[in-house]
Amino acid sequence: MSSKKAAATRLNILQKAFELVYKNGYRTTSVDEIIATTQVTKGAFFYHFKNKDEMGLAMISEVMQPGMHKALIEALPNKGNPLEEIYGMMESLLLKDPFFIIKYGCPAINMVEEMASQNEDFNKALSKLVTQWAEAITATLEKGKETRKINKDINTKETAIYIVSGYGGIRNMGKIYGRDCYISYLAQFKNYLNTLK
Amino acid sequence: MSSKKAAATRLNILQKAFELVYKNGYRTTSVDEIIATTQVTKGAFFYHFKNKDEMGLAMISEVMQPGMHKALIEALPNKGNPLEEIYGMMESLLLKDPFFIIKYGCPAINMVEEMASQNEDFNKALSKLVTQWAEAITATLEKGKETRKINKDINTKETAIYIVSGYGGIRNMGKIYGRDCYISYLAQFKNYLNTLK
DNA sequence: ATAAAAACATACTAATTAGTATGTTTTTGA
DNA sequence: TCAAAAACATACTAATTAGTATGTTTTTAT
Repeated sequence: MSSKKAAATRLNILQKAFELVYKNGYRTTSVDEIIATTQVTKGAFFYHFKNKDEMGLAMISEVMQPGMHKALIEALPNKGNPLEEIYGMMESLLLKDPFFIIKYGCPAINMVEEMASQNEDFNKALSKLVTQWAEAITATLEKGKETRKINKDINTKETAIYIVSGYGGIRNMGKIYGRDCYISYLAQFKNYLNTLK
Repeated sequence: MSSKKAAATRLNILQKAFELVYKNGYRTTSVDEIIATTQVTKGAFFYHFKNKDEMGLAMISEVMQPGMHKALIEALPNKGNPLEEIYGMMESLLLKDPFFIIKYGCPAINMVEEMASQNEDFNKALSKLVTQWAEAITATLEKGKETRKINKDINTKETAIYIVSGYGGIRNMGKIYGRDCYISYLAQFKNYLNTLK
């Protein structure tokens, strides 16, 4: 069993690592950098994680996964109009969330981009993350079918992936074009959602 | 003036670097690795490029830019139906181009993802690259307006960015879900294109 | 043909990397 | 309270990094 303080140290490492990785990328964020900003020593780091990748995987499951889960529950309560909920989720992610910095994109998408092709374990962990999101959207779309707000012929799974994929794409464009392209995207996205009616 | 052999050496470095960067990322591809696979010595490398970033920028403008230009001219001749041309371009990029390896995504998109936020010079060079593609699509859409194949009310610039962004997004998803999600995406993409009529 | 410049080769350096060896301190359960 | 385990600290290592210093060879223009 681990002490409260030890758990705090571990979480501190994971959270600071998450911020650094968000801004600089996973592979170019060094363990030395992480321990420097956390004020934790190397001994503590490698006591909690047997190597850097184990920390990275813990970061995904213990910081990113819960963070996304929380955002999903808030954005998609499946109460009102499903298309409005989905649009609202997108708008909130792109324009309202104070954590995101446009030029750095989305931490999860960045991580997929960088690590999915490089490491099977990361691929799995990230796949889980993305799938969780896609499934939440699928559920919202299915609910929409029941309430007749969404066309019965729509392939909800395919549509959900298309939406997540679109999000990833515009996050990437934002790195080049900035906030303006988010606005344009949202306009186009609204049009797209209307084709699902 | 540079000799033919010297120009070949330089291009050889750029092309091999491009392949390595495609598979491993820019920052995690070392100069040592590049010169090892090119059979070029360090002296030659740093004779042609004063540092790694200068090589990276040359790679973008001298390998990636021309490569994309060639693909664009072939895919969008602006002769037949603009929507069919755009769909064909997407399909060919995702499913037919023998250079692309699904798990590694798209070299240009990867580069944007990794470098646009890290280095102003890279951001500019990549922005140019992406803008060039978007402009080609815009032109095709505009042509489509003239021939009445595309709705006059469509914002062609916004639509072009939306398409490029969608491409980037699905390239990222492909790293997780593989070829299947390309197929799904193309189906959805076709639907989307039809809304532009 | 030859001097000058261009092109390339070899051997180095200082900084950074992930990870380890070996400690000391702190917490925990009996 | 006290031994054992957990948690952390310090000092190291071997490999890798971008880049340089100093050469030699090749090409070019006259």
